[in-house]
Amino acid sequence: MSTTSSTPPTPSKSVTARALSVLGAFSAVTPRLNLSQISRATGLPVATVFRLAGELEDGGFLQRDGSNFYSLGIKLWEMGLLTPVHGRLREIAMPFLLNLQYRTRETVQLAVLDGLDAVYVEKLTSEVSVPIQSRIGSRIPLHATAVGQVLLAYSDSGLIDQVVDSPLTKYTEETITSKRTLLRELSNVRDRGYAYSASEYLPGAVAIAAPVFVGGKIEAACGVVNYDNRADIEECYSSLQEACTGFAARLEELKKSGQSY
Amino acid sequence: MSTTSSTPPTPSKSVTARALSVLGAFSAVTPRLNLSQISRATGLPVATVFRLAGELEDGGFLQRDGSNFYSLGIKLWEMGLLTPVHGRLREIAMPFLLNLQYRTRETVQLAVLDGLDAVYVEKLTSEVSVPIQSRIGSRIPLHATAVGQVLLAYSDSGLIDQVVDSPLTKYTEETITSKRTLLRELSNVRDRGYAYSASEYLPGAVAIAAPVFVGGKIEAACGVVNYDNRADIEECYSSLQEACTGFAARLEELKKSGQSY
DNA sequence: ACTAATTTTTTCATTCAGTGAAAAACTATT
DNA sequence: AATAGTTTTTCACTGAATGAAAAAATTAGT
Repeated sequence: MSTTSSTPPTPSKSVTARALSVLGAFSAVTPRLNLSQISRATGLPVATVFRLAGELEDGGFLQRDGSNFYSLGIKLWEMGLLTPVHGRLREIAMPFLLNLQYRTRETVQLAVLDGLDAVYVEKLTSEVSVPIQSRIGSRIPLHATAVGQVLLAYSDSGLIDQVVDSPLTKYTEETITSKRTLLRELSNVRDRGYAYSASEYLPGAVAIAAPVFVGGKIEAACGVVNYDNRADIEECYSSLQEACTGFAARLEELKKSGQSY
Repeated sequence: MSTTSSTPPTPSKSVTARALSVLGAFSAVTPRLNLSQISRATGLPVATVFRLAGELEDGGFLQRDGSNFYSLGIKLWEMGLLTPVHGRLREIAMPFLLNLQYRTRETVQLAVLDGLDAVYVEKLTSEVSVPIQSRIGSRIPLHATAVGQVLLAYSDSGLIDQVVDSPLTKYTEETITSKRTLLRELSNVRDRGYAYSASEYLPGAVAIAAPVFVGGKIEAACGVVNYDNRADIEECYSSLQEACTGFAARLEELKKSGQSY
């Protein structure tokens, strides 16, 4: 069907985009792939993948083991450590998060906005129980979690429109899936200054989250979660609030002084 | 001068290689760069960098802040966490490293080979003093550190040749810089089964390191370091040895069972 | 041991996407 | 207002990426 007619099946991605999509074929559940698997996953012809994967390997972004399987390369990990979200955000946030964890005895989390979802940057748990879901580095929906709603609520209207108009995946009975309801909820969040979410993503998880502003713009969201449906999680608010403002102040400070990136 | 004559200044790197070199412009000391800085750093014309950086940004591998400065993107960090070196090696090694740290009360480290140098994968310190140098994720020379020498000693001769024939940077008075001496030292390492290095990289640092074999091939090196020039570091050997074999056995085990990547 | 099936690698004519010089549009800085 | 350092757009050119197809290598099945 390729040469016959009308719209090209692939909107002709750039070489760079293709190379990145090769990397994108790897995930937590598929950390090891061979050429044809990558080809299938990306939709690129295997000869093309062969070349691209070779170049990514040369750059250290992929590595190939004895049996012709590729996995993500060390260079990738190395550069990941240089990312602001790791070296700056996480590092600076840590003492505030630890203190928050200590005071509330709940699971605390730090998330940032990236693209159309939130990403967990750090997560501190006291109990070792729940962790299956939502590992550090994993992405979570903006419309169905407390941190997500906070991040969204204070984003520019362009992004908000984009999200509310996209299909809102229903994770639980409580998940907000209607545009109207979500917009109203976001407005509530802005009114109260924090988000409250009960079982909207994981049944039984109750959470509140608050924004971290630096230079008037939201930079991250801090949250407190309890997995036993404890309705009194809102009592943690003052501690949460304190952590957020403390953290924000520290970021602001560092931004002013040495630009500290 | 471009069109005039002879050899092309850049040996015409592929698009992918150029894109990666844009990423490579970022480092711990230059985590924020604008277009022209990237252009300078990579030798690519700014119009080209403009396009490449744009595509990398679209892919989440770069992010641009308000003042047109780029830094490494969240996607990069996210994918770094999926790397075997993080999810597999580091995770599995941790209990053994902790135990080793507990028993020796010294700084313990885990490193792997990548390209022509060693990379610190993990590092546990009791004292908070020394850390300036050698952060996790940083690269260290193969010829001048205990972990490096171990990794090198058990590598295939091809790599050994390549390293001993390359210029051996002299970091301290004790650094081995002659090919003959280095080859002899590597042979010593293989004879003893571990490497001993005193002040070859950092003055005052004394270290021993041992290999972690899986499937007959060296996969990593574990080391114990003391920064006060304590000559009796070799007393840690039995603990180190134990950690390495324990760790290796666990890796071997996981390799056999579910392929566990 | 042989065949079949799958995967990796090479080759190569085609063409299309990347290129980069140059100009234009911004943004400070003095 | 003028200058210097940026980012962004444009565009004609061409060389580099492409991917079908064949060859080589590897694996699986009988």
